[in-house]
Amino acid sequence: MRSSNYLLATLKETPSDAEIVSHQLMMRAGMVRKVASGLYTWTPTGLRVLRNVERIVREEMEAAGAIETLMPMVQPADLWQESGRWQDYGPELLRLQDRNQRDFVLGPTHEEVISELVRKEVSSYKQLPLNLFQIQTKFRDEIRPRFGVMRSREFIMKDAYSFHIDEASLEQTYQVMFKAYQTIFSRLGLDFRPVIADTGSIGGNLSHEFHVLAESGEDAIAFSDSSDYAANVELAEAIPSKDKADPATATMEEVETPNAKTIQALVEQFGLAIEKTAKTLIVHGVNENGDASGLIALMVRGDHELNDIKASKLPQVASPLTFANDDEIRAAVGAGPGSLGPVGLPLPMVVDREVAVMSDFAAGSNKDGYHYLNINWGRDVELPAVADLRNVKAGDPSPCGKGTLDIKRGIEVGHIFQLGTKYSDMMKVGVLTESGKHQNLLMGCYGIGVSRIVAAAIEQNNDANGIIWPEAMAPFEVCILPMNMHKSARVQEVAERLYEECKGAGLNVLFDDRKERPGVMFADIELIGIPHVIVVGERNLDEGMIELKNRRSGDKEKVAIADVVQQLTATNNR
RNA sequence: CGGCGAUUAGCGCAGUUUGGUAGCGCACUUGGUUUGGGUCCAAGGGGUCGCAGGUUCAAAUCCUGCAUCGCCGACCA
Repeated sequence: MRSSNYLLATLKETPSDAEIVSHQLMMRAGMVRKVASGLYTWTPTGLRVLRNVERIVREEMEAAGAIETLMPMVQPADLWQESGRWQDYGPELLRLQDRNQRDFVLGPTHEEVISELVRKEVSSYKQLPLNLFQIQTKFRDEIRPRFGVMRSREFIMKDAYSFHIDEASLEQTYQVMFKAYQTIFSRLGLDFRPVIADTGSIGGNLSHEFHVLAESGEDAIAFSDSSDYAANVELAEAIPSKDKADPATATMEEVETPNAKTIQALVEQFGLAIEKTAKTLIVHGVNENGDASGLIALMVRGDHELNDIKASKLPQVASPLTFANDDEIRAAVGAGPGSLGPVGLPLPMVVDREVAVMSDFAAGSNKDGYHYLNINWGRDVELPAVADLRNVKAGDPSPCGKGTLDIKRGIEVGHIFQLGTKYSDMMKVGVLTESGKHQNLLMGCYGIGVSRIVAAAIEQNNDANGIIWPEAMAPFEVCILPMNMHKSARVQEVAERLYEECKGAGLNVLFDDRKERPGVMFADIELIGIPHVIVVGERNLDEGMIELKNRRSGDKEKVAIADVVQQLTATNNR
């Protein structure tokens, strides 16, 4: 490609609405342009990168035995009514009507369509297992699209769906997909981790997310420092620091704390260790039928954070988790939120595992302006129900039993899970078994955020000059950068010759033949992040050399003109 | 959906307080200059100031409504 025939579309200035570095660089490098909130055009450079990601994903999916399909983005509502998700999905599902007022959706995912296909086309256990995938545009009407293509409304996803007659077959394909994902993200040159994830309301036994590690990641991941254990902080089990509480050493006393409305204030007033305090949070409760029913108190240690997901999974707690307001608390307890505690609390209570092993701790006394010091379970108040309620934090023991936890941020780029029979039951996806009986199929589902990977890769690979592509993703593997070509017939001749040679060798090459100053060209090419640059200039031509520059290391080496292309193809690892 | 903010040339912004001929930098066009890291000089093109009403002799500027975009939060998986 000659840059004079190409659309570089680079920008000097950073658009004001781009917050994170990948969004800024994708705009500046001319990879995407926003069309509306959460909707982007992929400009030529961006599309080349996107196609590289797709190519690697496709190759590895096929190598793992999956078969490519392509399903429509617009899907009829009746399929969604059949699966129940027409009701369940909420406003993220964009619904629309055709000219005959028939209802349709823009597909946020394709379980319904693939189920419809498989129930029609597959009728015997002999046709199983089957793993079908596509690389398709999805649409989710996100409440708040942000960070460019990282969280956009329209995005490209690889989604695969597998169908099985039994658990063993599902498990086997799941493991094959797990390995394929590791290969894909490794080939893409990403620093990533598989992470134990929520099986959630979907059910199923097992789920893993694949995260690219980056400061800007929207998820927090807990890692063991001594094993492979990694889990989303939302889900990581918090292990108490000891088996049981230490014996009490002091008698409980009530103290006046007129200004201590927060744990921090309480700690300062009495010079307490924050680990010797506990906070009491009041949320809405439910009865056995799941109907709203009164309030319930949750307690975590003063320096710990309540985990919303864990709390809302408790049978006594309303889901989604809803905090009581000041008036509700006052009506139920007779004191405000700053003075709550376990002693004399007229509400049902669940305490975190760590709270259950505390001794001599401080908490509110359920009277405005008073706290108790030196509370001890059993002696001063009965120990209520105990549950895992808090977020893990760095330094906690790892739930795998080995080492302690460290917390890093990650960007979710892949998610695999065993769906079980949720969709096949709803949509009657089944076959005849060996014994001639009808049986609904087990399903697995495997997603990769193709467009998000492009942004995630930039988050991990950039410097002050721009993007530094992993070679497998780079829009061009090599750029020929002639110095003042329009003044030197020699430079032009060599540049043209190398350009033809590169093309002949199958390299994706950009020939920057613009009549620009060298500084402008260097800056643009580094911004775009092309891994290898061949600098052709009068300076080295007398010796028959060019300069080969590496984007990542910045290293420059003189290479004989005759050897350059051979050297580049030898190290090419696309 | 709640809170806050923005909307003036392709991009980044000033001008709005105190109403009076539409500005700056970058980008773009032309000519010259320069030529191994975002040259310099000169000339030029480009804006119904988000939209609709209102106040006024006069509105980018004041008032009302709407739209779009963004940030924080909640929500969702």
